[in-house]
Amino acid sequence: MRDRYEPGAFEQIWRNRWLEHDLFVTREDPTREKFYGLDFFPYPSGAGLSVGHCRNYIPTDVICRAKYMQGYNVLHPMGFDAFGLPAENEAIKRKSHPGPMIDQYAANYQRQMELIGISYDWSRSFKSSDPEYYKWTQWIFKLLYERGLAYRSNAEVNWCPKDKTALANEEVVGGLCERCGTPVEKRAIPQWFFKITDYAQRLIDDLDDVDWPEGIKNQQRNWIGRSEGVEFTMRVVFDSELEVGHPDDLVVVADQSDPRFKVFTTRIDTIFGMTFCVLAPEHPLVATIKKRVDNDRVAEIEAYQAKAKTLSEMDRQADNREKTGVNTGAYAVNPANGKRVPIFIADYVMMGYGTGAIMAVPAHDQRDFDFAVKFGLDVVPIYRPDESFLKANDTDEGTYLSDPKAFPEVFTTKDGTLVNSGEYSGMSFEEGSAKMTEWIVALGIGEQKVNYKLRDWLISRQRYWGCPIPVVYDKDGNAELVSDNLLPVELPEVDNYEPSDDGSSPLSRIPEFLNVTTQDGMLGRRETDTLGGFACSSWYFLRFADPHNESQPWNQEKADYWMPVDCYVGGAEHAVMHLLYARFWTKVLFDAGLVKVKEPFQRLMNQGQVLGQTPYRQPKDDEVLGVGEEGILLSFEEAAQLPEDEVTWRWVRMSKSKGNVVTPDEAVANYGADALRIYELFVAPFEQSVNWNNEGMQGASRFLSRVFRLASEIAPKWNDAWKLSIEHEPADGKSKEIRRATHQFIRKATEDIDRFAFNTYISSAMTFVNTITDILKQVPNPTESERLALSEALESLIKCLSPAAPHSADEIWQSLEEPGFVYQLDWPKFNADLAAEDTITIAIQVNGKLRDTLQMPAGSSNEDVEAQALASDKAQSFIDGKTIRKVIVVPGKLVNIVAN
RNA sequence: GCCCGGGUGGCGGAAUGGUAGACGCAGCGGACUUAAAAUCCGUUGUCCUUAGGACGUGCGGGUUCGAGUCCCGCCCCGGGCACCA
Repeated sequence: MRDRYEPGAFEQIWRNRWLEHDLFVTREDPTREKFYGLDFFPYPSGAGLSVGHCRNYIPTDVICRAKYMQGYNVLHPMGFDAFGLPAENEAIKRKSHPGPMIDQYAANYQRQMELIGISYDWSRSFKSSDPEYYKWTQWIFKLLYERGLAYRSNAEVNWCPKDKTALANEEVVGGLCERCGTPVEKRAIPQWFFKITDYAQRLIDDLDDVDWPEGIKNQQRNWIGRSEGVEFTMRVVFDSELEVGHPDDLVVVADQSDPRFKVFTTRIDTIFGMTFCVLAPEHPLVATIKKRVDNDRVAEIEAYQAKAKTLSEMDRQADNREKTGVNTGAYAVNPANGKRVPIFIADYVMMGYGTGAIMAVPAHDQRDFDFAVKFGLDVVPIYRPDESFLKANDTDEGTYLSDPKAFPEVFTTKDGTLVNSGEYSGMSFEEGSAKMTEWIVALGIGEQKVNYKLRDWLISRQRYWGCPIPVVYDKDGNAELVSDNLLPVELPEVDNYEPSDDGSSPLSRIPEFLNVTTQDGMLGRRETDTLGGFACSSWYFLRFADPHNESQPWNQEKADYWMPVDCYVGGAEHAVMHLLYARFWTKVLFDAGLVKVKEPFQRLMNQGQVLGQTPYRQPKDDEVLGVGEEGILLSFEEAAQLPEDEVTWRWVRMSKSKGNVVTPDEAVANYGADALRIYELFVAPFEQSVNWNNEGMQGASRFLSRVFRLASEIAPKWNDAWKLSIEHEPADGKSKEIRRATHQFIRKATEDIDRFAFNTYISSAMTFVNTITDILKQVPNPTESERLALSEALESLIKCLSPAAPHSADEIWQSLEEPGFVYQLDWPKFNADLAAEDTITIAIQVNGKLRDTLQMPAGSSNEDVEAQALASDKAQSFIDGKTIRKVIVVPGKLVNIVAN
């Protein structure tokens, strides 16, 4: 029998056998419970997998293998998110076609996943670009449309000039394209949207029912951005309507046709402090205002509107940007006190949120304050600030109230008392806002309202490589769904599919695709935009339940059986995109009665990133660093040539572009698949990022060698029928120690795998191997009882380690001349009595400091323990000359003697 | 600015309010070897000359018989959001 870990000699053999025996084909035994373990749907990049990707797949594999051995039916599938921009961009760069290219890349991914021994059921695999799959993506699109959740609109959208397509809000980060970093432009193009905003509240509420990291839940809540407030209407008046000579008079010429506008505020309590209003430059009321103010104003307004339109998202969001705006010359009437206040347009108010208009309260809002200072507007305080504000600004109430503009800090908290607020003066925030809300609702000009930052999901892309949208337009441009029997609308094979700058899809240049007949036989035109990749990945987890169904997206019974995903594992970077979209689709499908779950992913886990050491240097004089760059990236060759002090090494996420990738191919070739698996599990807690180093794999490999050596030493004493007689042999001396270590290990391994504590799972295996190795040295000629205990120890080690090191487990199992695969054996059960220690070390503290330890039989009485502790010479030397005030005994742990 | 994470030996990390540093890496000493690698045995928080002791989980307070762990106030690092009314 092999006495060391020699992966080259057996790992590939076992992988082949697993495949030959269809070991990982999903078991659907109705008498068993199910477990659905899933990894995020990967886009198969041409660079292949790095050891960073493996950090996702290995832990899920451990869970799934352990669950299978624990008796569950396990669904552990893998497929590929093949449609979308990354694939298409890569194909364009390589002047190839994305279809065959992605097949090749996916095959490479599969090869690498098999290389590291992941137990996927490949018979269920598919790509989102398979017509058999996207037929049903289109079917679900239709479902959304029929339920009023898909619509076409000519809204201003985020356009990436490099990718030449519109992007969803979630794909724009800080005004840049999330994928390529190009500044995003505004363009008005007719686009398809999904009405995810209808589900905003449910998407918040149901987060309470899933077992996800709090951070991710929070990110989703923030992204959805619920805020409660009041929406109310204000009248607009113009100079011409005011009685001449009484410019500030409250008497306004009655005019029922006064234009009105609505504002949304979360601080209705500050309404008496409103000194102006602001409309977004795109607000429809501006057109009305332009008709009623003089020409100079109109020119100014239009100039500002034009400027706002050309301003990129980047510029508009720039840090600490000075406020800009234009006075429209119109006034709003504050319903609280009847005062008229000027209406401005300014780009710090956005059309897309709330009503696109605000009441401005400069005394208690930083943005409004900045604007008021810049434009010389009144700042009327309506809160007496609390003590801490006055103290921080070294002032008193009177000084503040007489001139709040003189203070650099704006009082924005809710900890003051209302003043200058008519009958509400003297009230707190809580009381004031409640009463004012009541009043404004009673007046009939406003209502309580909830707003969400979440926008509808822009889903059309002006690109070739995506799922075609199953819509046809008649000659009048009316949309009509493609009927089910004509699905899928197949993506045509073409040679030239490059995107264009004009916002049209490449499909619009293919007459055979474009021209169709409508359902009534008239000439029609196909929708030529395709669905963004996130649509395809919003339901794939359902398809895995029934992947080859030709007549339905899934058989309902099967989906009901397997859903929800019990454990979903992937990177935290998808916190708001994929996870929000998939939840939305699941809820829609739930509403349509097609699935039984409201949430698709019961438990979510995010693995930490793997960072590779990456060389950088300082920029030279003529070099400019891009946004967020910390230096000029070097290749490893360049770094080797530069003097040491000119190179800065940083830990950066592994990526092809950084040149810092370690592939599983290299790792397996140099150290072995099981060593890679053990190392990735052991190196750090699952969620934490890791600085990669190859020496760690050396350690993992050494550990596996110790496992083989231990197994080879036990092998001659191996008794595979140990289970039958072990309970009849008295466990004493060494055999008791062996059994104790065994059952402690089984317990730790079982619990740690369940709680994703893979690092301590592996360390407990190391401790166990060390312990048994030590004991084995002490029993060169083991008794029958010891032989049985050693056999139990070895079998438990093989089984409990097999999810982490499956090749080695099978290799050792076979060397013991045992049949079958470890994967098909039952997971051992731990026995708490056997795991219990019979001698316990008690710590003796004096005044909380450790002074001595004590060996006591387990279960000793508190009195005995206390008496022994007080008898300790070492403890006594610290008590000497003091009076014992108290003795605290923690059973099985310690004794603390309090003396002074 | 706001919302999450996180600060423990030379390094990765372990520790239901109860003996801080499990397990591993690296280091050091030794065995084996002509030698090296591999492997094995021992050792390794800091300080005090040792027995032994003092100090030690980012900083400052607090609660407790007892705090890495709980509470209050900071500092630093990582991530997310951000003119959202």
